[in-house]
Amino acid sequence: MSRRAPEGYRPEDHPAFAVTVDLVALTVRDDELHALLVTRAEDPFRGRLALPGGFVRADEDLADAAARELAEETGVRRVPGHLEQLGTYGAPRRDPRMRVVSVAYLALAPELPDPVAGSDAREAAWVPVATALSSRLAFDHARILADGLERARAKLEYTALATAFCPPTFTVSRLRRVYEAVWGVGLDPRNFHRKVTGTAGLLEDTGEVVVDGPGRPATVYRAGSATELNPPLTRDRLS
Amino acid sequence: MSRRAPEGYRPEDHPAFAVTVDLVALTVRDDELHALLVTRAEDPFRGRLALPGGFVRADEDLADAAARELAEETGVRRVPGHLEQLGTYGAPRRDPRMRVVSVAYLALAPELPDPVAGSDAREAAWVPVATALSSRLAFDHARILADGLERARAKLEYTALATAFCPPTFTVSRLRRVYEAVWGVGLDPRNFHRKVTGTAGLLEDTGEVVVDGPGRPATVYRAGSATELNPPLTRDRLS
DNA sequence: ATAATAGTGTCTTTTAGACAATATCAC
DNA sequence: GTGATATTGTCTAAAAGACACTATTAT
Repeated sequence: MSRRAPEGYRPEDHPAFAVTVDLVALTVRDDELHALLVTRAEDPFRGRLALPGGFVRADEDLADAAARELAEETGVRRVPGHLEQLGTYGAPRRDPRMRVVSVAYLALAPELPDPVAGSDAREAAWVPVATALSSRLAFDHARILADGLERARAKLEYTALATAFCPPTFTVSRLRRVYEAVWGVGLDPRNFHRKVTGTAGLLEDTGEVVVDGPGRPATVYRAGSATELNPPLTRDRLS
Repeated sequence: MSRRAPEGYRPEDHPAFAVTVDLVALTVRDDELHALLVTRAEDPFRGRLALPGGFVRADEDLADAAARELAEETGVRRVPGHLEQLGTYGAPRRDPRMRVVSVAYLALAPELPDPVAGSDAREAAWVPVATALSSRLAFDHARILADGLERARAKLEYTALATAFCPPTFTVSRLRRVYEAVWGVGLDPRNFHRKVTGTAGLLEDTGEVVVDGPGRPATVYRAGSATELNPPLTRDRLS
């Protein structure tokens, strides 16, 4: 095995790769989980839905590239919410034209305005995840999307990440609807309320209340400092 | 912003990167968690400890490259245990010589023989993690190692991965010592026993018992089909 | 016998989940 | 008023953790 030069970095030891970032950007609209997808304008997979993404620039950090793409595709200069690395996909022929390694990022954002076509966010749109999953996405993006969904669903169990789907202030029922949309289940409003208000550091009372339709006015909270949920909020024993 | 060619793949749109895999390979020896480290023979960081790794070949999948490196560095043709992607590290100047994106993998293995110097596994050695963490590792490998350790510790809570540190058959106390070594805590042998034997699918009784020193002979198990631990085995409320 | 490890039983506390009951709004 | 949502309280069952106790070995 002559694979390894003694750290000499001879060109033949490091074939050139293109590196891209792809985004699994999720939001909750109308109590339904949506993913940001673009329609490809060029071959391969012309006309097919795909995850937004693009090449990493020569002097750009990976997370910066992901944040830049997210801003470009949503049309929002600085997207609020949460951004984390999801995984890297580098099968030799995942892109038919060249060797491309894609670093996928998971973004969780509160409801954003629809991307405006014609701006830099060209063909991007928020698509219900049920629709996205049943579309035949380009490349290996179906797998990436599925991995991102599972990551998001799992992390809601043991972290405070659900607040990343909410605006700066929100009610308990808003937060509950996030959980219900992401997990696709119904949760008992009473037990949910007791759980989240009883978790130290998760919610900060703003002192305000808000009325929205019939029913008792709801207390308005902002996200607290807690990042972990301990004990977690489990989804396993559900239906 | 002219960053995006319309999917034309013009060379100027995709700067060339080198792609490597780095390994956080962990094992338990003498009831202590160890990581596999190599001593760098060349600049930069000559003489410094580093994670084992190397370039991904032009036609090689990322996970295959990680498995190949692991086999080469341990001197074991097919390393048993568990291998999963950990994360990708691609800060622009993490390698002073060129733009290198490294896909880190986490490997959990049962106790392996010491790598033999002179073979393809040149300078590799199993180092106690306490030592590894207090060494000044090359590149950003301290961060990668810390991330790998945290991943391993977290996953023992809610998966059956601890069995990846064990030989094909093992006793409950062996499994417990894995947990104790990885988490660096002491666990109550009685509660641990009840927990793991009471988790369906985690352990399969081989019907054998083994005596090892004084004390009642221990039942010998093999890993069962369960991959998740539900409910989990938590480490949070410990000291 | 003594020490050591394996394994079982029991008790207390915490928490999840079911669900009754109350509070406050729109209509 | 009725119906809807918010919030609190109560009960039961599951599980964690503490720890007494039994079983079986080496010495």
